[in-house]
Parts: sequence; structure tokens; C-alpha cells
Amino acid sequence: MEGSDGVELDERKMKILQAIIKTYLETGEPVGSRTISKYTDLNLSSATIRNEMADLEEMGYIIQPHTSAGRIPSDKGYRLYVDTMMNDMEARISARDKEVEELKELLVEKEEKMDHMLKQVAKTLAVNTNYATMISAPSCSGNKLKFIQLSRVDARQLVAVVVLNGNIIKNNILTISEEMDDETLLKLNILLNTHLNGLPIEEINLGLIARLKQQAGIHSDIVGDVIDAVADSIKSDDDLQIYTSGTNNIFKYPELADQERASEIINTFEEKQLLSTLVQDTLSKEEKNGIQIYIGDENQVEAMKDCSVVTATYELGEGMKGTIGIIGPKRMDYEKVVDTMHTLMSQMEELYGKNRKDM
Amino acid sequence: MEGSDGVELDERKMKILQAIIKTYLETGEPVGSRTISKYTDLNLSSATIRNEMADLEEMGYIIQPHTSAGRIPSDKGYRLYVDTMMNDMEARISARDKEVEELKELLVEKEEKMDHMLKQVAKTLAVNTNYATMISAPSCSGNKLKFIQLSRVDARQLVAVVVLNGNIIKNNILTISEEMDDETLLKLNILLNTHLNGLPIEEINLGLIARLKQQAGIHSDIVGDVIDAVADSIKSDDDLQIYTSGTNNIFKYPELADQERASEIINTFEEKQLLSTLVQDTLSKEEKNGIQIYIGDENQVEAMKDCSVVTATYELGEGMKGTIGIIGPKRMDYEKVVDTMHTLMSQMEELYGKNRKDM
DNA sequence: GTTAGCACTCGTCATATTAGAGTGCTAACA
DNA sequence: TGTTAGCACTCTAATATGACGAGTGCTAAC
Repeated sequence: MEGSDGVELDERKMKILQAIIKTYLETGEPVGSRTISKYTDLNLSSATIRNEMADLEEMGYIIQPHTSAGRIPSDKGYRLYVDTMMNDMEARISARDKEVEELKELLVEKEEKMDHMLKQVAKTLAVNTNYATMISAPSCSGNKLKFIQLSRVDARQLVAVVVLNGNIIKNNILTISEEMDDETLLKLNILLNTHLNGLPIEEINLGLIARLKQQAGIHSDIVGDVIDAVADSIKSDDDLQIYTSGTNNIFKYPELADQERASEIINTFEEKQLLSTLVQDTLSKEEKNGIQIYIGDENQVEAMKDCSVVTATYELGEGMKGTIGIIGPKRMDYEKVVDTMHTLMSQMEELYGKNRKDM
Repeated sequence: MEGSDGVELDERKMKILQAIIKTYLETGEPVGSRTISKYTDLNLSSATIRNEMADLEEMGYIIQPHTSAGRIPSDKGYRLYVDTMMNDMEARISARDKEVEELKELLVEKEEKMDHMLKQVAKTLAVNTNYATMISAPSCSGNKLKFIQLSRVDARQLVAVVVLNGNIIKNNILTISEEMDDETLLKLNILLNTHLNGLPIEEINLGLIARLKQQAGIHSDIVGDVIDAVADSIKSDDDLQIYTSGTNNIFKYPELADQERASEIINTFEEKQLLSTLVQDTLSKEEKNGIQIYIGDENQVEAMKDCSVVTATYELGEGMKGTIGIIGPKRMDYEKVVDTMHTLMSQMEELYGKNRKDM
């Protein structure tokens, strides 16, 4: 009760807490006072450490799994640790040139297609960190329509091809009730392109569609169907694609490897929709460096209440944003993860952000 | 040595073996002579059973995990069991009307898109059987090119849209070195359609491409690039898409749930390429009912040497074949699996095979 | 405020013990 | 000759036992 809650933590307590956490991150075992006594440069006896530890426990930063065991960090402890670490980020962010090259090489392996690149990123990250990873394909919010074309495939079938900014291609086969002659098709194409090109997809709404139908004149009934289908295919956001990698890395951490937990996590990774909360959450926030850390109960996703999750938003220009995530034990190596993630993101943005025209 | 190897198994041994396997399928525990003695209608004492079991073991159909434990089936034992079961298939194949309706409803949930349907099938199967499942998207071997079109998106960018039989759409953005006027583009489209439409994609080979290039005349250099890219995009078989579901079901079977095994299996399911062997293998064979069963070491895929895998080929007409697979413990409920799979396949083929035109 | 010392707690590990399931074998039986 | 009862034996899984040690909290001395 003596340690005033106002100041929260004096420097010594801070150092001890950090020592505890660091040691625990490495070993995964509860850490005792003796260990810390030797580890720190504070030259304090184990007894003193014990006193401080008792205080830290009372304040909720560390936990004793059972009497006469060492202490492990609580979620609150991790949170403090991570927060202070993030403040030091800028300082550390230079000394990682070697790794940069490594990652660069992996990425540049001339993966021309976006989805290959994404898979590659997920895998690279998983291999480098030994945690489970996910990456969501960039969603084209704020994206514009670049090109649209209807072509006849069969007497009664059309294929609608829509190209969005960033060269994302969508297409859709649609069946029409009456045949349509070439002239009509041409007119329709011109109509669509004239009115829709360059428009942000958000603006393709009911009003606009109604106006288009009207302009289509005689054929408005068929045309209506066609336009509806096109609008549908543009807006369809079943393309919140998420790629995962290294799921089985969770078995490397005993605290996650028991059947119940593992089963839940694996299920979440397989049913990728369950990860969308995470993606949305990350995209909606703007953190320093775009990197966010969720510890234990801070996670929205149920299966990850015993994990830590580090997410980041990447942007490939013009509002094409996606999310990268790393899922591991609460005792994950936050520094390394944040660094690696940061590096990988710059690489991605450099390679695919600038040269987007060539994609 | 007395039981002649020619006759292999008399009826009593057969019954006992079946009893052993059935019991083991249910319990997962080694089964003893006493259990069988009560279970069968043969009215034999445990001692007699013991003698028979000794014989069966010598013949390699059952195994004793350690002295003074019950017996468990060997791969050879399972194989015999499964083979005889498959012979009875036709007889059993009627009594499952209730399940049919159930599955039908699940499927018909108006999933219009192929990939939704596939995911749904995988999930349905996983939920119904409690095993891990996979399904490969139908590959269009023997498929024909139905429609092809190049359109200009930018000054230097074209989008190539190719529609195959079965309304599988492929597309590709390609960048050209010089601008191309409308006339050339039109000619090119005509050229491509004239020569390629209706061709099985296997026949689009180097010779044909060379001839096309030649015919393109003046523009043959650009045209060459374009045709190459188109051919590429047609042939690209990175679309051996595989969907999985219920991976975490493996935790329901202790014999698969230990970390090492689970980790391997999960990895295989995540890196879906590793499953392609299985798909190819299944497609290449033609079994009764299209259903095949791999037991233990019979599996090509390394991670599944401790599992049984049941696969089936489905066909949505015109050579669009895909593979469904169920992966579970060797003591899986083969009868149920085979039945369910059979049912599901008929449903798929009924719903998507006949009405293919509307897809 | 810091430290040394001590008694105490509790989980871990190795060992011993027991219970029970299941077998193989032999001898008796039909 | 095939079947069965009985018995000794084996091996596992479960439980109990006890030593060990890491770590703590507290007190008293510095």
C-alpha cells in the first residue's frame, strides 16, 4: 500500500519487471528472485528482489502460478513492457540491414501475381519468426473502376470483366433471358464505360444504377439485369482473402500446444472468416508505425485469448490496404516480431507500392 | 502353419476378424478375447477365440501392441475389412434417404459460386463425419476454350480474358512494349478466336503458337508476347485449388492428436500443395464408385502414414473432375464415410452437373 | 533501505506397489 | 479333433510414497 499508485513504477521496479519479462520470454519458465538478482546490473540480493516482486505482484504486473514458484508476467505486465518497447522503436529501427537483404531476396523471387506474393510474405514471416502468421489481401476501399467490358460468350451468356485500380480483375458470367445483338452490346459497353469509369466503387449506388437503366432505353429490362449483375460483381467482397502460414508453429510453445487450445486456434486459422475481425480491427485503427499489439484478453477473437497478436497495416498506394498478423504465445519475442514486420512491410510497399503500374 | 494360405480365411476367422475391427473402430482400445467371446453370435469361449486370434496374428491381420494386451487390426486387416465392405456397398446403398435430404438442403443453400459450393461440401462432410476433409476444385482437363478476348485497359496494358468450357474464367493483365492501335487489337482478337476457339487446351502447344505468330505478320513481335501470355494464363495450373475443413477434428482421435503427428497433418492441410499428390493419385485411378481407400502406409503423402484416407472423384460433366477426400484415423467408420461420400457426390453431380449451363 | 538466514510450501521426479486385463499353455472334455 | 476351463505369467496403468529443490515470506541484524 505504500507504493503510491500515482507514480506507478519507480525506475528500479521497472528494471526488475523488464528483467522478469525478458527472462520469461526466453525460457517460458516462471522466474525466481535469485535469477533476477544475478541477471540485472543493479547488484541487489535476491531478498531485495523478493520484496520488489511482492510489490509488483500486488500492483498486478506479475503473477505467481502457485505458492513457491517464480513469477510470470500478467497481461498488464506485458502491456507495459510492449508500450515502453514501442517508444524505443525509432532508436532500434536502424540496426537491421542484414535481415533487410534477406527478406528482400525472398520477396523479389519474381512473384508476379499478387496472391503468390501474399503467400510468400506469410510464409517468410512464419519461417523467420516461428510463429503463426496471416495476411489479408489488400482490400480496395476507395478504389476506382478503371475499365469495364461485356462480351458475349454464348447466345445467352455474357461475361462481364471489370478492372479496378491496382489491376484487380473481377469477372462474372451472366445469363440473359433474350438474345442481344452486337449493336446493343456495343452500346451497352459504351454506356457503362462512359458512366462508370473512374468512379470510386462506393459511388456506384442505387441512384446511379437507376439513372443508367433509364438511359438504356428500350432494352432497359435486360440492361437492368446486366447492370445489377455488374454492380454485384464489383461490390462482392467475398474477396477478403486471407492467407495463413506456419499454423503448426504453435506446437513449439507448450503453453499453446495442448489439445483444446491448439484445436481452437487451428480452427480459427482454417475458417479464415474468423480472422476477419482481426483484420477489420487493425484497419480501423491508426497506430504508430501501423503496428498494433493485442495481448491475451485484449484480443477480440475468442480463440486467441491465450495468445498475443501483432498486426500491421500495409498500404500499396491509393488506399489499397491490407493487414499482416502474427499470432504466438504471450511470451513472444516482441522486439524481433515488430522489427521483422516493419522491415517486411517496407519491402512490400517499396516493391509493390511504387511499381504498381507494372503489376 | 496349419491354416493353409490358399483358402486364407475360413468363415469363423472372418467373423472374428470383423468383430475385432468393428469393436476397435468404436473404442480405439485393443480388444481382448473375452470381449469378442461375448460380442459375437458364435457362442465361443474366450479360449477358443484366443486360439483363433493367435492364428490371425500369425497371418498378419491383427497385431498385439505388447504382450498381454488385446489385439488391434493391422493395415492388412483393415484392407481386407474395407475390401469386403466395398463389395456389400450396392446392398447398403439404399437405406439412407433421411441423410440424403439433409445433405441436399445444406448444399442447395443457393450458393451460386463454385468456390462457395466447394467450401460448403468440405464443411458438410467434415461436420457429418467428424474427420478432416478436403476438396479440390474441378480441374478442366480435356476442357475446351470457349471464348477469348483482349481488351485495352491502359495505353500499355491489356487484359486477356479467357473463358473455358464450364464457364471457368481466367484472366491476366499484360504489359506491352509499344502501343497498339484499335485495328490491330481487333485483328488480334479475331485471329485468336478463329484459331483457338473450341480447342482443347492441351492442343495449344508450341507448334500452334508458332503458326499464330507467323500469321500475325508485321506485329509478330508484340503479338508473340501476347500470345505467349495468353497461352500462359490458360495453362497456368496454379488453380489446383484445394479447400479443407475440419482439420481440428483430428484432435478427437488420441492416436493422431499427439503433437508431432498433429503438427505434420496440420501443416499438410495448410500447405495445400502437399495434398495434390493425393488428388492426382485419385484422379488417375478408376475405382468402383470412384471411391478409393488408402490405409496407413498405403498413403503416398508422408504425413498420413498413420491415417486412413478415403477419396472420391466427382465429375461435373464434360471432363470437369475433382477430388474429395476424408482424412481420419485408421479406425475410421469406413461404412459411414463411404456412404456419406457417395451421397454427397450424387448430390453434387445432380445439382451442378446437369444445370451447368446456368453457372 | 538492504541483506542474510531460516522455516515452510509446493510441484516435480523417480521409485515402488498394486490391480486388472489379457495372454499362452496345458489338461480335461465331448 | 475341436472346444473349453483353469492357471500361471506378463505387462500396463494407476496410485502411493518420499526425496529433492526451487522459491517464497518473514524476521532480525546491518
